[in-house]
Amino acid sequence: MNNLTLKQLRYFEALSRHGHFGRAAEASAISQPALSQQIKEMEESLGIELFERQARQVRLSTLGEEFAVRVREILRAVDELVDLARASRDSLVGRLRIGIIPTVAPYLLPRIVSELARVNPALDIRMRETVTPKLLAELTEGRLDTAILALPASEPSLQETPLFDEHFVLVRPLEDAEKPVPNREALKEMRLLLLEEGHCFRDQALSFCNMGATRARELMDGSSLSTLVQMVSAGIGVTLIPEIAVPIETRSAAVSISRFEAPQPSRRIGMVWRRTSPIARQLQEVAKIVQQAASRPA
Amino acid sequence: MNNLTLKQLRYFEALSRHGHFGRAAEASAISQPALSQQIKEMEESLGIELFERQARQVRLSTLGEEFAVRVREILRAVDELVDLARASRDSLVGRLRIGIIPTVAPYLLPRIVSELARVNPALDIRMRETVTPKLLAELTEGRLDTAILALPASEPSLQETPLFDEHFVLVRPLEDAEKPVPNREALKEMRLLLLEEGHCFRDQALSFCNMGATRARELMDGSSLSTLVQMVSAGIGVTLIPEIAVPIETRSAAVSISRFEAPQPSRRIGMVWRRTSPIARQLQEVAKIVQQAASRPA
DNA sequence: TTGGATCGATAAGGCAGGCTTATGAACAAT
DNA sequence: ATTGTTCATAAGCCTGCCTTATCGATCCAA
Repeated sequence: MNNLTLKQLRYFEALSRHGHFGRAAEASAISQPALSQQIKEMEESLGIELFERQARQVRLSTLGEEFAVRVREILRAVDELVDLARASRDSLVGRLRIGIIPTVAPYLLPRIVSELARVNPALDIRMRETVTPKLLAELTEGRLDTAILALPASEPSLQETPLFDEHFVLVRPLEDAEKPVPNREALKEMRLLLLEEGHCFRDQALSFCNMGATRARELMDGSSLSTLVQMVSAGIGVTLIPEIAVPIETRSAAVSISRFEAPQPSRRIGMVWRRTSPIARQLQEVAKIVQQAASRPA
Repeated sequence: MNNLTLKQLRYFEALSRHGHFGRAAEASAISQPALSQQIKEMEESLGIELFERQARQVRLSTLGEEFAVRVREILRAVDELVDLARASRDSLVGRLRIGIIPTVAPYLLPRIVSELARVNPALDIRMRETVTPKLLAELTEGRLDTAILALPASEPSLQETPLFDEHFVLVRPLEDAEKPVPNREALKEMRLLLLEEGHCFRDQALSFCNMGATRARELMDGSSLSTLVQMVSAGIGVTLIPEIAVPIETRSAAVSISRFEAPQPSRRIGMVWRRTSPIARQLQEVAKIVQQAASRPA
């Protein structure tokens, strides 16, 4: 009446290998009657005879041999399952889906990927670059494991861990290099180039300048920091970029980089994940690795 | 502490499919707490989190997804095992290893094989032709499922079922056709050609003639009935062959066939198998089929 | 904000299934 | 015939699984 159990399959396998109830029971760390009982139970529930009991010999029946092959295969698969679990408990394995905002991605992403791959070669890293609202949505929907963005995310269901703080710097045409660095008020009078709507960095920059969303319409929008910097070098206006972008973005553009007077504008970049994530502990480790990757020179 | 159970894998699969403890429990025909408990037990014994419990949602973790794939595969294999058992209970399937003595094989074997294949196309029939002692040894050792030989086998561990009785007929050179049929005594004076040692038919023939093993040495030995008949047709002597061999053996040899006076010599051909054989019932069916095949004209 | 509904976790108790030891039965070997 | 081996059976105990009842958290609607 009872269904098959893994226990029965294990006992069956032991008996098929030993051909002897006593020894198979010993190998299975149970008493001989317990094994007899389970084998009998198994045969009855299947309605077939798996073994031929003879005077001095217990032998697999023809059907039993066919069974043995399949049972061994099943037990192997089950053991693999347990192995997989044990391996996963300790280190992060499998797929890791990381989301990252565009104003950080080009500068941090290569370092993250190479560092994670170095620490854990078995890891299947998948990156997704998009704006914060989409990252948060995909995170809560379970389509991402973690995201790197500007804190705070202000989502109670998400765990936040800061990675680093970074200042914003002013990007001006090269001929303005010697001009004094404008303060917030002076900045309002300049032609400020910003990222298109949706990017958190746009909002952060606007907030620094005390400019509202309405005023922003009059500004030029760019879809990436690279574009903005190129526009600056073409003399179209000025822009703000995060520190981390400086080395790469100034490489191919003739622009002047200036720091603001204190208090410098800045933002905090961090990593977030669902509090319910089963790999929360491993993600904490990942955060540490990302932090190191970010602090190292590009 | 407890190991994985198939039950847990089934519950896991149900929960992964429904994403809802209540419905998964219902589908598994148990109460919701029972399912909760087993899932919890499974996660704890594996030391990993398979599901993410959120407010209104139960979702597989990344690792859980990997598990789900493997678990489904395992459950499929287990179900196949049960299906295999059910299929085997009713009809004979798989491999059937039949042994048969050489003095019957050439005449009966083709009919047996074709009839068995007709009745049960899925059957993998393997024939082995050798002398009785070897057949009995292989049978008791489990290398054969059944054997067709002259009864009685006189092995208490074997089940015997008679197939048919057959007379022995005298084979003489064509020129002796008109001569009277010799009785046992007269046969002793003739040059009797017999099969080599080991064949039961040799012993049966000798026993009919009341000749001992010592006397037999002086006779010519042949390794097959065909050889014996050919030797008879060459005028070397006379021989006995079973009825069943007559149609085939006289087809290409110029010999005379004569029946003895009553009591005619005869033997009983039957089928034997281990009493402990798990396919005893099916073998009884096979015996019936073989019987029909034997009674039908060649 | 609050009451109700939903849903999973927890608690407590009962039953059964599986394990143990002890013993029986069949058979082989001496 | 007797003894040893080996598997089956019996009896009893205990663990583990399932049940119902209930809690706690969250979401939703009023």
